[in-house]
Formats: sequence, structure tokens, C-alpha cells
Amino acid sequence: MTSAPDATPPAEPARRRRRDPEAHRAAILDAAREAFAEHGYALATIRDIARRAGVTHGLVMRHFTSKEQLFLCAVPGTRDLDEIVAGDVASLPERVAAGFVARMETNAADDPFVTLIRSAASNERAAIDLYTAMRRRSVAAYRTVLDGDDVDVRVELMAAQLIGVAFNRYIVKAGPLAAMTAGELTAHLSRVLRGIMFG
Amino acid sequence: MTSAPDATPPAEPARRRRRDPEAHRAAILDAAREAFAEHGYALATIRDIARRAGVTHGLVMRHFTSKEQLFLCAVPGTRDLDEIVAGDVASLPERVAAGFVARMETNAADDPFVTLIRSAASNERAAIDLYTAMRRRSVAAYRTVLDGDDVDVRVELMAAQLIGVAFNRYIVKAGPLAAMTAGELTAHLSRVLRGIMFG
DNA sequence: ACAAATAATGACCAAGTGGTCATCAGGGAT
DNA sequence: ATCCCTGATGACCACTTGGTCATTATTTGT
Repeated sequence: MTSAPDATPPAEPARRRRRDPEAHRAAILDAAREAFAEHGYALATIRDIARRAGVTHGLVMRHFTSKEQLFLCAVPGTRDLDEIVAGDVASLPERVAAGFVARMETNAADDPFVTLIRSAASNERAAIDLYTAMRRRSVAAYRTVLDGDDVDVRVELMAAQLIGVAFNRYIVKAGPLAAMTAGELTAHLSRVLRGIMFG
Repeated sequence: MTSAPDATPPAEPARRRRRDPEAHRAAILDAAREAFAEHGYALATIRDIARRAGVTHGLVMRHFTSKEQLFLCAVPGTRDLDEIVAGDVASLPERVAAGFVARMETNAADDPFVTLIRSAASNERAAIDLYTAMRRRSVAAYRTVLDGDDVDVRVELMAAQLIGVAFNRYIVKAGPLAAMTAGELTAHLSRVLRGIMFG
């Protein structure tokens, strides 16, 4: 019976069992956002998430029932797009570019955009659904200020550009797009998005 | 008619052990290309590849030593880009768009482009390396016909556009970009690429 | 002070992974 | 025919995964 769980590693020998469901739940969600963005849905593991949150993987299951549920709870939809879109149409490309870069630059580490790109690779239903919902919402937002029957296509082409840029700069992190400054990126993106939107 | 021509009974009870290393090697490579494109590096499994190739997973290991080796052998670099690039610069965007769409449309199922996008999501060294090599080669090809100090950036922005489009149309397979015909896609892509390249 | 309620744990499970290896069998050379 | 090299197999290994559940420890109500 040497079932000693772990012979007191130097750090914390008497780690008292905390009892605080709300805090734990929040910690798990944060950890999940991080892990899912870092590895994508399929490759992120519940145990790793539990470790980051400082709890056991059993507790994660207790709170969220399944990996898919956790994913759905942790990864939010797109935020603040409406604010960016609102305004005069002429400068829309600049606002979109600036908004995108600002958002990604401050914390690409657990941005849903990155998460969904990484996750969609695995054909996981949950990820595809979230991605679809996100796209639908984007198109709807743009529709409030743009018109024309090919708005959808143009919005989609802009989204494609952003996906590609995100892929290179924030996922693969190599090449010219990853090397340039945020300002330069914004400038290039403004020009390209303008071309897509109004070209 | 009434007598069943039992050339191939539903299940093969006496599956004789074939001995044909070259054919098997080729079959494994084909199966690997397919599987890696379908699931990405991390999520593709050697056993599944073996199954598709009609051999045992032990044989796959025997031929390729490791999953990473198999990946490197199976996923080739970009082909035929030089031919597309060669020609008058004025119509480059159209040729690139048409070449891209033609290639993806005929067999996106095991295109290295899709494979690398799906694989890079998992931060796998082998995938990242292949992707980097592919990008380097692309830039080199374009450099033979274009000049200017921001060629690299423009090429990268075009690549980003193609990645985004590939992501929507051939990976997620949803939305306007997935719904339109190949011809329409080519037209849109021509316009957008032209804007990126010469805008 | 005690007991009921329940948050948290950790042992456990079946399934699946990449990788190893003793063994077997096909077929060319003799 | 026979031998023997080696292509091919499948049992096996250590490990990881998502998920379950009996136990244990901590609050809270009384």
C-alpha cells in the first residue's frame, strides 16, 4: 500500500481542499478558453484544462458534463463587431482593419477567432456550428450599413482575408505578415479590405 | 443472371497475404495523403491509413519508421506554381485565381494546401516546416516576375486570401464562398487578387 | 455540536494512440 | 523440392484520452 498520492513535492504539501464552485467554474472557463485557443478543440484535453485551473479533471466534468459542453460555454461569440461597423461607410475598411489588429494584438492567445480556426480543422461539429454562427452574425452586422446583392460575398471575402492573415501572423507566426508592426499591418489591411469591399 | 457471379463475395475470408512492397508503399502514401488532408497531421492515425491502404499498421511503421516520416514523405511541396506564374504580368491575378480554383476543384480531398492548413493548427513541427518551405518557394516564384521591395508582403497577402478562401470553401464548406460555382469564384478571386497585387 | 447537503477528489474504465517485435509465409534462387 | 531472405502480420506495450462514480472533506442550517 504505497498508495502515497505523491510524496509531498517541495511546493505545497498540505494543499487544502477549497470549496468554491463559482470561482472554480470561472477558473475552468478561463483555462478552457486558453487551452482551446492554443490547441484547438480536438487537441485540447480536459486534464490540461483542469491543471491550468488548479482543479481535478473530475471537477471539470462535474461542472460541464462533457468536453463539448465546456467548449460551447467557454468560447463566446464575436463581440463588439457592431460598434466597429457603425459609422460612415467610407472609412469602414480602416475601422475594420484597425479593430481587427487591435483586438488580435492585445490578446490573440485566447481569441475565439484563433480558437475557431484551430478547431475547424478537426471537423468537430461544435466548432463548425460556432463558426457558422459567428459568420452569420458578421454578415448581419455589415448588412446594416451596406447594401447590394453581393454584400454577402464581399463580406465573406473580407473574412477570408482576415482568416488568412490571422493564420500567418497569429497561428503559424512566421513570414512577412508576422514580422511587421501592428501599424504596418493595419495599413496593408486597410488597403486590401478597401479593394475587396469597394473594388 | 440467376446464378450469382460470386467473383467477390461480400467479405474476403481467405485474404491471401500479398507480397509487393512497391505497390504497398505507394498505396500507403496515397492513403496517407488522403488521411492527412482529411484530418490534419495530429488527428490522422496510422491505423486508419493502414486500413485505407489495405495493410496492417505494422507494415506502415516498417516502411516509414514513424508518423512524422510518413507525413514528410506523403505530403509533397507545391507543384506547378512556376508554370502559372510564368507569363505576362498584367494577367497574373487571373492566372493565379484560375490555377488555384482549378487545382482545388479537381481534388481538394488530398491537396497539400488543405493538409497544411489543417495540420498547422496543431503546432506540429513537421507541418510548420513544410508550410514554411511552401511559402518560401511561392515567394521565390513570384519574385521572378515581379519586383519592388514590398513584393513579399503582397505575395503573402495574396496567399492569405487563398488560405481564407480555401478554409471556407474546402474545409468548413459553408457560406457564400462554398455555394458559388467555380467560375464565379474565379472571377471574384481575380478581382481581389488584382487589388492586392497592383492596388 | 451535530448532521444533512454537496463540492471536490482520485481511482477506475474502455477505447484508442504511436511504436516494437517475435513470428509467419511468399516467392526467387538454387 | 528446398532453402532462405525478407515482406507482412498481429499480439503486445506504455501511455493518453473522455467519461463515471464511490469516497471524502467542507460548509451550512439547526
